[in-house]
This record gives sequence, structure tokens and C-alpha cells, in this order.
Amino acid sequence: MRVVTWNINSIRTRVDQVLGWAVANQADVLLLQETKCGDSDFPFAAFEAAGYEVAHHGVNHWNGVAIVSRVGLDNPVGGFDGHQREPFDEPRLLAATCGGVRMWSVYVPNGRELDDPHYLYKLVWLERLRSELALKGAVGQRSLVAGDFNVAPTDLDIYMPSRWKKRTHASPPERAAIDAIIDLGLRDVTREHLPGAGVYTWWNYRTDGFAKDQGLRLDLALCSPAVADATESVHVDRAARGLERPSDHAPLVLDINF
DNA sequence: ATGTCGTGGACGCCACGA
Repeated sequence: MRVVTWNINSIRTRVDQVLGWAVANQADVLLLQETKCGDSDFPFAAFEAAGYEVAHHGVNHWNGVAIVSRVGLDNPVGGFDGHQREPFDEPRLLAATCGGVRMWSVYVPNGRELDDPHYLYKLVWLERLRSELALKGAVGQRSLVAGDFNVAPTDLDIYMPSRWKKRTHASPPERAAIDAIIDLGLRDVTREHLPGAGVYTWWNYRTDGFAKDQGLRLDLALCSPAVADATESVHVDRAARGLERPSDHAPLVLDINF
């Protein structure tokens, strides 16, 4: 089973590119972030015509997450459970069961600047994600929590760590929040399979970062032991970042075989 | 500090978020 997580920065702008990529690369499941549309504007028909089922959790032109699957799509749940939903009710989390694995498509708040209230929101959101995964018993079942975490877990995940010392995405509290999620018992399978430097998933549009390979590893796939043990390979498809009018993120691809 | 994208409002550019 091939599972892909990809921040696609607007599904309406890139539906042909994303779907074309999925078909060409034989993706069984796509966990998408930043669809940037409400449910009524998602191009369901195009995916369904290609044999995929779709669950989407979106409200307006901000955020938005989706799960696309051709190996079943059961029990979709958007957002945090119950009382944990408010006031953090932006569409940034969607769960569904595909191919026997409980999957979460995750879009963590950006944080903006270290002194911005949005940064605190990011930290609280990450703690709520940890709490949600604990509540749902993610570690003890076949689980895959993947998406745009907007955090580079270590300095190995940054092209030039010194440049990010005073910026979001690399600060100690953000990394501690990621570590707390991993410490539930999940495993960062990208790191396990690709232990070296230079494994990036995002390159800045503004600085022409892709041409200079100045990237960050912001997109993570955190797996329960049952799924991590079955993960045969992990790769980033950098070619997708080089397409015409690309997203600023590349797809992260997992091949899982139970 | 800057850059480039995407979106929506009331445009033919500006605001905002990334």
C-alpha cells in the first residue's frame, strides 16, 4: 500500500497536477493539507472518476485537509474530539480508516513569529493533537499520523540551522511538542529510512529555495509500531516540486506492506 | 528586510496568510 502526505497549497489550483501525480505514481492513499476550500468547492468528481473515495474537512479558503483513498475510506472524523474542539475549530485535522490503518491528515498552525499569539496557538494545538492521539489509542493500533507539522524536528532537517535560530519551525518548544507526540510511542519513519541530512519536503517560493536546495523537513509521517514495522521504504518525490506551478511542498511517499 | 505564491473582496489592486 502506497500512502502519500502532501501539502498541495490549494486543490482547486492543482487538481489536475495532484490527481495526475496520484495516478502516475499509483498512490493508494493521499493525505492532503491546505486544500484551501470549503467542502462544497472540493473537486470530488475528478477523484471519484479516477477510482478514489474522498473525505474533506474544509470551511473557507484557509487550511482544509482531505483523505483520498482507493483502498477503502471508513469512519471519517474531522477535527478534535468532543470538548477539545473549541475554540480550536479550524479545519486542520481529519481522520479515516483506509486499508486497515487509522490515518490522520494533519495541518499544524504555522506560528508566524515567535512573539505572535499564533505561535502559542501552535503549541497548544500540538498538545491537543497529542492528547487526541492518546485518547484514540493510536499507538496500540495500526496508525499513521502524517501531514505538514510546520516544525523541523532537528537541525539535520534544515539547510542552514543558524538562519532559523530566531524563527518559528525550529524553536525548542515546538520541537518539544513534536517529541511529546513521538513519545506516545510513534515513530518518525522518514528519519528511520533516510537518516542523513538534506531530506527536505518544503522549499520557500520567495527565495527560490528549491533551485538552491534550501529546504526544510516539515512534513512528517509518524507511525505506530505496527505500521512502522511494515514500512518498507520512504522517499520524497522532489520531482513534483519542480513541476510547473508547484506547491511549495513535495509529496512524502511511504510504501507499507503488512 | 526582502522575495513568491494563493485566495477573496470589489477588483483591475489590495489585504492577508504561508
